Amino acid sequence: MHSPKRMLFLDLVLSLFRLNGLLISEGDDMTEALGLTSARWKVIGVIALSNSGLTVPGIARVLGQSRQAVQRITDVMVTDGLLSYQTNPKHKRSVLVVLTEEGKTAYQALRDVQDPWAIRNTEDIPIEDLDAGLRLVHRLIQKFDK
Amino acid sequence: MHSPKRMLFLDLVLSLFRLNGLLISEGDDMTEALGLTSARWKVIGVIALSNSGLTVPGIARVLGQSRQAVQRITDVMVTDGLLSYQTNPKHKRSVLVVLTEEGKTAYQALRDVQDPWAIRNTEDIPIEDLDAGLRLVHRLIQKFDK
DNA sequence: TGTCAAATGACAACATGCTGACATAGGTCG
DNA sequence: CGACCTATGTCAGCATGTTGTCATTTGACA
Repeated sequence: MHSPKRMLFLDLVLSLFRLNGLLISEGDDMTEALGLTSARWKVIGVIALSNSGLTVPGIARVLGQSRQAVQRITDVMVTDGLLSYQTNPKHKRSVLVVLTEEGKTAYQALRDVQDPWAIRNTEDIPIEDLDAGLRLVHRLIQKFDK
Repeated sequence: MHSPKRMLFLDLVLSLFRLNGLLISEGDDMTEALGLTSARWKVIGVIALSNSGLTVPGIARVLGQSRQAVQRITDVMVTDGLLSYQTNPKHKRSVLVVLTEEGKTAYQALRDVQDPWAIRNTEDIPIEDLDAGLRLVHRLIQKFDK
C-alpha cells in the first residue's frame, strides 16, 4: 500500500519544492547589492555560458521557461543596460541577446559572491554525495523533460 | 580556481531550478482533470497530512512561502468549496483551515493519480539512490532554512 | 497588572511565470 | 513556385509569489 519507495519519492518531491524556494531566496539575498534578482542572474548566467549569444527562445529552452517570460525579462534588462540585442545573421526577426560591458561586469560581480557561497556551503559535504545527487537530479530531469 | 566541488554544486543548483519547473509542470498536467493547480494541491496536501487543521501562517511555514500568498490561495479555495475556515480555540483571529468533504474527495483523487505516478517514475531507480538524494536535499534545506 | 515584541489579518504594489491568440518569417515539400 | 507547418515576436489576461505597511491580537516579562 504505502510502499517505502513511493513515500520516499513524494517526500523528495515536496522537499525539492522547499529547497527550490530557499535557493532562490539565497540567490536573491546574495545578489541584492548588485541590483540583480533571481530571474535576472539566471538569464545573465545562461548568456555568459554561451559564446556567440543566444536568441530569446534559445534562452527559454535552456531555462525551461516560456519564451514570453524570458522576452519580458530581457526587454527590461536591455532598458537597464545589462543586455543588448544584436542583429542575427541567421534570422531576420529573431535577434541575438548579448551582454553589454555593464552586463559582463555584473556577471563578474555575480561570480565573486557566488563562488565563495558555493564553497562555503559544500565544505562539510563529501564530493561523492554531491555527485550522486546531481546524477539523480539529471536522471529525473531526463525523465520529465520531453 | 574552478574547484570541481564548486562546479558540481553550481550545476546541481541550476539543475534543481530546472527540475523544480518540470515537477510543477508534471503536477499541473496530472491534476488538470481534477480542477487543481500546483498551488492548490500543495495546500491540500499539507492540510491532509495534519490532523486537526492548520492556520494560514502554519501552512506557509510548512511550504516555505509567505503567509500572504497562502492566504490568497485558501480564500479562493474556500470560495470554491474545497476548504473551510473553522474557529480556532487557541486564537481569536487566526482560524483553522480544514478540508471540506469536497476537499477530501479532491485529496483522494489527487492520491489516485499521484501514487501511480510516483511508482511509475521510480521503477528504474534504486531505493538507495532515492534515500541518499533525499538526505542530501534535507541537509541543504537545513543549511539554508534559518 | 502593564508594557512591549511577535504573530496575524488585510490590503496594496509589484515581479515573475503561464497560456492563448494573432501576425510574420523560415523552412520543407508537392 | 506555392502550400503548409513551425518558429518567433507581440500583446493580453491571469495565477502565483514577493515585499511593505498598518491595525489588532497574543504572549512573554518586568
